[in-house]
Order: sequence, then C-alpha cells, then structure tokens
Amino acid sequence: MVLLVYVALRSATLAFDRPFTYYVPKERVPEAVLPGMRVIVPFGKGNRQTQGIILKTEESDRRDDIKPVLSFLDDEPVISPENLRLALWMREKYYCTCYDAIRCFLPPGMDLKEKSLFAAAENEPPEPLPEAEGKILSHLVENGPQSAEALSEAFPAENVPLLLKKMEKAGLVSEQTTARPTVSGKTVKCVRLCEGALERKNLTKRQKDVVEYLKNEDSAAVKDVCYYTGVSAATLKTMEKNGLLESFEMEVFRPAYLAKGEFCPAEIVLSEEQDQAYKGLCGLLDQGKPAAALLIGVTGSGKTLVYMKLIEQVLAQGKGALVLVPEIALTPQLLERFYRQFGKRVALLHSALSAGERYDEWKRIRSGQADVVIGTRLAVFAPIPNLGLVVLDEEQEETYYSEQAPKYHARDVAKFRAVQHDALLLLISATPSLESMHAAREGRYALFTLPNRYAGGKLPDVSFVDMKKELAAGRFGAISGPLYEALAENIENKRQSILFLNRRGWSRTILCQSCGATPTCKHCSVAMTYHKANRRLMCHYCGYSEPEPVLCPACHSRHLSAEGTGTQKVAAELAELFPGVEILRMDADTTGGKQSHEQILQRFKEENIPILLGTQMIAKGLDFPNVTLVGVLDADQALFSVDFRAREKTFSRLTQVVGRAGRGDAPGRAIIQTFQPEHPVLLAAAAQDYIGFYESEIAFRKALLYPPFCDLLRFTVSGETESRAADAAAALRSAAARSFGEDGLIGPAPAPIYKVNNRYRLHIYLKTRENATLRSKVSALLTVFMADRKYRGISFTAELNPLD
DNA sequence: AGCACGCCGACT
DNA sequence: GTCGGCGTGCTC
Repeated sequence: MVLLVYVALRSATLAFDRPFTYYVPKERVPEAVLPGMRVIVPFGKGNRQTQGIILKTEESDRRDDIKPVLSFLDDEPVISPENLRLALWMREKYYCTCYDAIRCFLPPGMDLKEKSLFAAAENEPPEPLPEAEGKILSHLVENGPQSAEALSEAFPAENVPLLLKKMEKAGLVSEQTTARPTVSGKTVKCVRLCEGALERKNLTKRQKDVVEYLKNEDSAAVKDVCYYTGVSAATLKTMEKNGLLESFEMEVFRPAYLAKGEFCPAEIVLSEEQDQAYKGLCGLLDQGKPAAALLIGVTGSGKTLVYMKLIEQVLAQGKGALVLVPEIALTPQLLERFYRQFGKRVALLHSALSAGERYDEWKRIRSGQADVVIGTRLAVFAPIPNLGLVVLDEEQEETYYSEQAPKYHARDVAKFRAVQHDALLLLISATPSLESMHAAREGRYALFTLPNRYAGGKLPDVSFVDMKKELAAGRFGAISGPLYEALAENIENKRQSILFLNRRGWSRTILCQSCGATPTCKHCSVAMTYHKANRRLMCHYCGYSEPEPVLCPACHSRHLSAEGTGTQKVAAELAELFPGVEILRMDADTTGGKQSHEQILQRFKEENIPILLGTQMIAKGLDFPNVTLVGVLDADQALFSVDFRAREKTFSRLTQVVGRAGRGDAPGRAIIQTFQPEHPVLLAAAAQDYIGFYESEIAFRKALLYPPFCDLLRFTVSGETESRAADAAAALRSAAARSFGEDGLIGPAPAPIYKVNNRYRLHIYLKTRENATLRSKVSALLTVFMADRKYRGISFTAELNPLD
C-alpha cells in the first residue's frame, strides 16, 4: 500500500490542467500529509521540478508508472478544505487553471517560483573534454551554481541549454531546483553611478541618458530610472556589469494613509431608521443558514454605522467579518473609524501592501488574532476561519471585477463563501447594480432601505444647464453662465465648491493643432498618454514609452499641445474667471508623485480652499461639510458609449457626485452641464431617483435580453497576425455554433481596443444561461482550440458577464 | 507550455 | 555518415 496524492500543478496550462497523481515516499515526509499542502514534483519527460498543491490523498496499491513527490514545502495546509473547494468552483466558473485559482488564496510570498541552478558535479571530469564544456565547468567551480540564463549571458557564443543537457547526461553537472518567493520584501532596488562613470567614453545612447539622469540624482530606484529615461532594466544590468553603476537595496516606507487611528471604541448609536435595518439584518444573521441582503442607502444615510454595529454582533457570536471596499486609498476615514472601533482585531488587505505586510496580515487572520478584515477585492480570499458576515460596500463598483486571470467578481466569490459558512452576505449601495436589485426584487436578497440622510441632512437642489444654448449664445468655455454665477456666490460666502469632469481616467494626450493627429502606441491601437513628470508619452496598455515629440509625427508641424480630460485647461479658465482665487486640481499631474489623493483632500478641507477640480474619481466617500456647490462639467460623456452598461455607470457616478454637496448643515446645490438636459438617465440621477432609473433600465434589459435576463459569455481570441487571429476567431465561432446553436451568437468582431501589445483581439459573444452543462461545453471548446497546433500563438479565453 | 522523439536536408 | 531543423504527441 502506498499513499497517493492528487496534485494541481503550477506550470499546467488550461489545455492539460488536471490532477496528477504522485506517490508519497517513506522518507522526509511531514507527520500528516493533507490536502492544501504545497509540494515539489517531477513533471514531464525531462522531469523538471514544479510546484503543486495537494488536492486529495488516497491509500492505494497501484503500482503503475507513478512518480514520487520530491519534497514537501509545508508541514500543515496553507489553504483550508473549504477554500480548496471554492478554488475548484472558481476554476470551473472562470475558465482558469486550478493553480491560478488557488494562488488567489495564498499571500504573494507563498506563491513560489521555481528556479533551477546548475552546479558542477563532484566527480572528476573525463580528460578529453570539449572546450565549451570545460569553460562552463570551470565557471561553475569558480562562481558556484548558476542559472541557465546566467550561463547563457556569460557564454553568449555557446548554445548553453543544449550543452547543459549533454553535460547533465554525462554526469558533469547537476540541476537543483529551489523555490523562491516571486516577490521580495519591503525593499526596492536602487542604483547609483560608480566613481569615474562620468568620464567614461563609448557609451550607448541609452547609457548616456541614464548617466545624465543619475548625475543629478545621486541614487534612484531602478523603476524610477526606467520611468524617467525610458530604458529597460536590462540596460541598467549591463551598466552594472560594466562598472558604470552599482546597485543596492533600499528600504521602503509604509504609505502615509496606513497611519492607524487610536483604539477607543464608542457605543454605536443608530437612528430609528438605521436601527430598523440593523434589527432586520441581525435576524438574518441569527437564523443559522446562509442569507443575502441588499441595503440601499442614499449618500450620507449612515450605512457604515449599520454594518459596523452588525460587525460587533458578529464578533460577539465568536465569528469573523469581512468588509470589502472598492478602493482603499479613497477610504482613509473609513479605515480610521475601523481602527478606532475594533483596534488590533482589524486586518487590512490590499495590493499596495508589500509582500511581507500581506503575509503578516494573512497570518494574523488565519490564526484568528484579527477577525475584522477590511480590504479591496483580493481580501475576499482572506483565510478567516469562522466567517459570519461579508459586506460589499458600493457593491456596484467595477473594481470588484478582476481584469487578470482568474477574472473573478468579488461579489460572486463572496456569495460562495457566505453560503459555505452559513454567513450573511450584505451588499450595500446607493445605486445597486441592476443584477443585485433584480435579485432583491425576486426575493433572493432581503431588501433594506435607508431613504433619508443622517442627522436630517438634505439632498441638494439640482439644476441643469443646456450647453447647446450656451454654445448658441456664443459661450464656448467649460464653465457656463449659471455655473459661473453660482461659483462666484459661493466664493463670496466663503463656501467651498467641487467641479467634476465626468470622465473615468485622467489621462492627457498630445494633439497636433495643425492636422489634429494624436500619437498612438506602436504596439496598441490606443492614444499615448502624456506624462508631465518625465515628459514622455506612455502607453497604459503595454508600457511602451517615448520622449515627448517636438514635431507632429503625421504632418511634422511644430504646433503640438497637451490635450485630455482638460482639468488643466479648465483650471486656466477658472483662474481667468476668478483672479486670485485658489483652485486645487486633482489629476495625473498633481497626484503623481509626492502629493497623494489624501494629502490634496486634506489641504482642501483644512485650508478651506474655494474650488476643487477633478474627475469623478474623487467623488468617492468624501465628506466635506463646507461644500455647498457641486458642478458637473460634462455629464453626458459616458452616455455615448456602445456599452449596454453605460447608462447604469453614468447614473451611478452622477448620483454619487451630486450627493457630495450639502453634507453639513447648509443646504447644497448641484449644477449639471449637459447637451441633453432632458435625458431620462440624467433626470433620474438629479432627482436621486434610483427606483425610477431601475424600472426603466430593467425594462430595457428585459426587452433586449441583456443581463440579468441572460448571461453574456465572451470569448476573446488574440494573435500577433491579424489574419491568423481572424481565422481562429471564425473557426471558434463555427465550433461554438455547433455546440450552442446560432441563437444568441454574435461576432467575431474586433475588440473595442483592437490591438494591444502587438496582438489583434477579437470578441465573440453568446447570450445564454449559465449552468454546469454550458461551463463544461465552454471548457471543452477552449481546450480543443488551445491544444490545436494550427492555432499556435493564438490565445483563447472566455469570461462570463464581463464588465467592459 | 515545455520537452523528447522522430524523420528529412546540408554539412564534416 | 551526423548535426540539427521543427512537426507530433504526451505530461501522473
């Protein structure tokens, strides 16, 4: 009898991702061999060592060709059996490999990357040794074990991989695989110039740029040098080798917003309305079976208090709570409140933490020391042993959807976990997603509403300015007449105003004044973003960058200007309209380096600066009592999108923005500039009429069969050659038609951003209903195409209900 | 994906 | 005669 383990491999791809069986040797084995432990196993013809996770163990007397586990990386599981089950569910739902799903549950330092080193063997080499092999051997003796890459670099003239294989067979070298963390700790790699580097001749153009940059800097982080000079890290490595640079590790410090509040819990007192919601939610909590609830509360209705009190209840029951927020950097006040109320029981998880910090928090959570976990979407995987409550604040936010594999939605994962633990899932929003509200209407979620602002605060008066009329009256500026009046009045009264550009990002680009051309990325079909800090054009899709052009690349005109969301332009206009009035700008230029969001907002609050100008990014979670005017400069931007969620997004953003005014005792007002003042979505947002918006939008979705009335499955096909990608997509469509029928099948069509990173991308959509049969058919389809040699270099992915 | 095996062309 | 090209098949 032997102990067999079924292992999910890190190096597996979707095309052959299945459990592989290994036997457990008798020696050097932990006391108990359990699912969830990491192991190193030999894989493939060459028995290259790879990491895996044990999914299942089994006693057996099988004696066929099974390989042994080489080593165990843990003496206890790093992932619980429930979470292992959740990972398997994710694999099926998100069409990712098993290990991709498991990786989500591990702190980054625990996802080990295999690295193999070659060492010279002990035994004497035979005398007639080919010259190349001799060179490598003495190099290994002198410098110790080396990776194949390092050896290739040292001997560029030789075919190193081949030689190594030969030498290994001959017993001249041995390969050792070690597992190393993929991320290092809290340090950052820096470089400085070596002495005499300035006098050195024969430098390449790139090297000269680096020297030029470092001359003034003393030392700088590698990633900064790359950013500002546009060279790659490889260039710096070469320079280090040539004695131009020296590198060292420098400690990095915690970001300021992690400053923790004092622990001084206070009794949470609820208003009658809040208390009603609270009591209802407590009822769901106590019934000992999974429950889901949707809490709708207008901005400023005190939703946070309700769930904080609920968390106290959960903790009293000896269970843990998980709170997800869309973006940690925008919620410093919330964090402070949590630390004040729950002290050391709070753990924080988000991607800006260093690997070490994340690991520390992970351990505190797993051991039960921290049982109130707050974080962004990745916190949904926190190893809370006894989960009682999961809260998704601002549940409609897109940041809960992961853009990288596995492309999960934190809401779905949270739902699964809540069911597993008999816990309560609480979704919170002023403007819930159509999906969630629909579920509430159908009775799948309990529904609670907080219709009034806390402490009697009133919603702002909202008025529209028709920009068509402004244009007709010969006013072409970004600030309309009525908005100007209102701003002037507010300045007069020493009140504060916030102006929003209703756009998503805050990028700027270069526009030629002569021919209207905009530089686009060489590798992607998108406009390059202008970065003032390094005076370069950068592509946000592939990272390519080039210096700011002097001449228009299309017509060679000298008349180039920076264009974009235009906060800068609007700021200039405001400065002209209101001479001497300070205007605080929050955009890519002002938040890039030293000044964070939080610092700008703090200045705005403390120094009572009259006007804050930014994109809608800044609308989240702000609470400034002295802000009595909110202006939206271009409300209809997003409405023109082809995306069927465009109306929903616009409504949600605008509602949020309008809610920023009048949070104190003074009444607030909002002025919305638009070319379509009669647009129903804008009218509904102005009235903060979520239900009205919901009713009309849900009718639309039903009529045209969009989610939540169907599931939208999207295949993405991409490849480096346009025609091959198109052929593959056409073939996939035919195959899809054979397995699902022609009904509801759309495409292939080029993706909205057709080319990314030199890959042409096509989409195929399928309007369907998701179930186990569909999932397995989709998996089978992907597997067939990915394994097909004809489509080498073409990638195939599938996503359910993507958000873009 | 990565790796070995295998069957054909151009070199010592 | 061998080195090495990349087509094919498999991975416990």
